Amino acid sequence: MFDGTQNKILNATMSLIIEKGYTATTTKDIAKRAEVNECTIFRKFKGKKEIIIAAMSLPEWNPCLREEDFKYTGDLIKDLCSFSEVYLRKVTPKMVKISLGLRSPDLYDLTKDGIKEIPDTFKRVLVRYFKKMQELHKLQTDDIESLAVAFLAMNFGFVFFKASFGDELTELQTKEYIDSSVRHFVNGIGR
Amino acid sequence: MFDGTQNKILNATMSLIIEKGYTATTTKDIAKRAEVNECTIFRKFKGKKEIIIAAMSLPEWNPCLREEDFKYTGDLIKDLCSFSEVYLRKVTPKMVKISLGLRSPDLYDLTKDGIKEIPDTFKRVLVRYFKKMQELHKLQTDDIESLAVAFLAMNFGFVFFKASFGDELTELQTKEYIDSSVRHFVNGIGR
DNA sequence: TTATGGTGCAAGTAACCACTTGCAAGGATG
DNA sequence: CATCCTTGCAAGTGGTTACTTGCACCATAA
Repeated sequence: MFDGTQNKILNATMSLIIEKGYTATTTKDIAKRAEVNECTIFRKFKGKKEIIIAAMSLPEWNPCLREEDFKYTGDLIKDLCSFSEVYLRKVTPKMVKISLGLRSPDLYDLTKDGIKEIPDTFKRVLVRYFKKMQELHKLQTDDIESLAVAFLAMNFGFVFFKASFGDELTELQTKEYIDSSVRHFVNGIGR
Repeated sequence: MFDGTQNKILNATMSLIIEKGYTATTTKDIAKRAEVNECTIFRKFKGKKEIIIAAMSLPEWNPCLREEDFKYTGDLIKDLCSFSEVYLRKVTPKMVKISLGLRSPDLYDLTKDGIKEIPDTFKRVLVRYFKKMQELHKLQTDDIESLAVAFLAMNFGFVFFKASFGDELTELQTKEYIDSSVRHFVNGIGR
């Protein structure tokens, strides 16, 4: 799909966007990091924006969540842990940084739908799952919308914090966080 | 502190940063929106960066959470609802958009500490509160770090989604979300 | 060998950036 | 009235941006 030179350019571009954002990343920066002459960039891609479009077509830079990836058994804790694992395996701090770095007026139309689709998909999965669990009388609430949004926020918030502050806000690692947040989510915290 | 012209410039700058981010906001944009000549900006402020510094000194553009703002009674649900209300009254979608728009390499040193202090403060409040509740045997868990991070993420995630997608991801409004997310957080969802 | 395609290099484009300057108009203050 | 002070206006600064072009080099393949 892309040759060696193109891949060097793609990788250089995305790693710079993670660090500085799209607008602040110049084609000179990209050329330097890709160890390529600047004019080569424009021989390989129509323009700066085209590099982003090309990169977004690769799964490496575009975490596409699919509903089929989320499987469940009927055990609330087990299922929600598994959901979180799938979500957090795709929505990594790196991906969050990219989606933040891509926030630019002239990329908005290009990226908006793709970015929104990720929480949309996860929420859809959660709503469907909670409805099913409710039918099986495994839930003590009928406010499924809130449940889904809260669980989604709990997961996204964690990865956002990791992306923004590394381990400075909390040293909890993904696996421990999933286990305990899901356990608390299901069992509650009060006695 | 600032005269009329300076305030017009400050408001124009921050509203543009909400929309386009710092790097993509030009002084020409600012002048136009502030209905001021571009050179007036540089008569009133040393440079573009100084405008941000000035704005950040105003509470209107810089949500400073204080630990004293968080009061509690000992009733888990009531207290956590009140915590969320305080947090979400300061950390609005507008504020989130600003902190995202301020992510720029040449502003990093300037903004990083201020931005990180908000989740830091809220987490500190939560940890202290949960420890107290644990001493009173009102918690069924001793994993306070996870609890605090999860509750923080649940709140931040919500306002981030509102900032990014408006009502498109969920039509839940802040008040309803607080009530039900806190209730579920305390009581759990499984039966 | 010859031809071809990819690349580096140097130079240059027009547009845009933050920022500056000199001057004149106007409003408030003495 | 005389004096500031603020602002608009027009023009311009040097630097940077995305993007271009012409030429030489070189490895590969016919």
